[in-house]
Amino acid sequence: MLGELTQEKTSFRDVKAEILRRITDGPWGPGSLLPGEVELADEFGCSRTTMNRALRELSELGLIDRRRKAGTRVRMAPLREARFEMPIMRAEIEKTGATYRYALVSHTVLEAPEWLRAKLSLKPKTPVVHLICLHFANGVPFQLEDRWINVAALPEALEQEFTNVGPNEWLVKTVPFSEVEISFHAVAASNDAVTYLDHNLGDPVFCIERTTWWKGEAITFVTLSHRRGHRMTTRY
Amino acid sequence: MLGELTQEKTSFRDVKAEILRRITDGPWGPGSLLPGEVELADEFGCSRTTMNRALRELSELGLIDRRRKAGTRVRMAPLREARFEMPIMRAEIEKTGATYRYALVSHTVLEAPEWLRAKLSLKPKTPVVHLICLHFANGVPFQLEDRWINVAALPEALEQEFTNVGPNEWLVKTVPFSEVEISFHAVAASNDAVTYLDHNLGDPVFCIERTTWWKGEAITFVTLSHRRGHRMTTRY
DNA sequence: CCTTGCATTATGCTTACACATAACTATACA
DNA sequence: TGTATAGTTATGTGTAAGCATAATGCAAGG
Repeated sequence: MLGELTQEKTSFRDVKAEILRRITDGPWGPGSLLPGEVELADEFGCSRTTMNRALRELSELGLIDRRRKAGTRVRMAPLREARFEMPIMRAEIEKTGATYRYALVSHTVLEAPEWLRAKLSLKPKTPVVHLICLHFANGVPFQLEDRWINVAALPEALEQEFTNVGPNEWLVKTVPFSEVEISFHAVAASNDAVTYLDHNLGDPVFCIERTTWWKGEAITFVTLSHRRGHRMTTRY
Repeated sequence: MLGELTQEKTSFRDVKAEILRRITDGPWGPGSLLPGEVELADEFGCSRTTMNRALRELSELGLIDRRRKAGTRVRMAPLREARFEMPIMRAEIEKTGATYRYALVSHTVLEAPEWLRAKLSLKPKTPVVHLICLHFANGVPFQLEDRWINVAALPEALEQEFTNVGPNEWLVKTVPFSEVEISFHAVAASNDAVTYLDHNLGDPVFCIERTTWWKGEAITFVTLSHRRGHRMTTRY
């Protein structure tokens, strides 16, 4: 008697999974038109709301295309996107079981050079903090961080030492909700990379550049250079 | 905000936007505990369902953290992820207004070399198709594609010419729902890169490697090398 | 002091229903 | 023949209600 009460309802997860199955190796190949929500809900023995959620999430995944009146179609070329969590170095390194160490290499305050002014739309003579830091994994230098912070937008940066806490962690705490442009590319090892990352001059280095704005104002620009052979990987 | 005379109902979008505002420049800083769904729904004049959807989507965005009983908290370090649409070269290039051209450089069928067998878990003597192709933007070589296709898993590949249609487009049509591992790194220009991409030997080259499985079986492995100075960029 | 377990509570999910809106279709009218 | 318009239909989004489930804290019992 009581056992009957724990009767499971059809969850949107189950529905989603089954529809996904029918799309990937079942009868609903690319381009095909799915039955309407009502019909499907009926077939699966769930409410339209539940079916709607399942389909909505599949649509967010980029597998199906939904249009009013037109109905729900399986995408011809499911546009799946790769996602990368923007790593905080400490977390990234400690996740692998390695021990993390941070070191500040240099710390200067100066007027923004021209290229930086152009990049961040800074006024002439804007003071900036320039930092060079190293991130170690198990004692081996792993990432070289070359960072510029716009003091006009973030005067607190002047009071920071950055000797124990890296600028990244400090910035994430201080300006948590920023807008970001990120770009990946390969460059020849600079002098700094040679000195600190055990490269030879001209070696290919995997670089990440990140510019950060807050309320329309540029906060910081950083170049992250990686140790030889570094890869950035994800699955989906 | 609420004073709309037209009987509009409060949409989950509005709710979401306002909550986001309160998080980013309002009173709900990182770490703070939000009121419960019921209370919020009451304040915003919407149903709990609507509030739930708004909060759920913010949680999917990585801005808040929700736990039963514990309540809803603003994340200390909002873990936002960068997203890259995995480009189909033709679309990517034509999007910029440039004209796209594809060329097949070489096409061979052979037994999988040892390193490939290891990478894709292939049996000894598995035949593979090896292709080298070029993608041009406005007549300039833009991307060099070095692709291996597992014939055991995809015998149709043997019948394809790949002279007009690139392997990527063909594969997307043929095996649309695959599992993918993708990785970015920098390497020194290989002979092929020198020959086809106008590099000098040893130049840093931005590389994408992609391995694709379908139903647990490796389908294809591809290395994409890019022209000098290429960047992969996204905003979020 | 430490466990065990119950009550509480906030989120998670489902149902049933209703109306909104976009887009396709058919029909009417100039 | 071409265009305007109304009807139809599938998805989009909202409300109210209820049970499910996880996490927390308090209390009883050893």
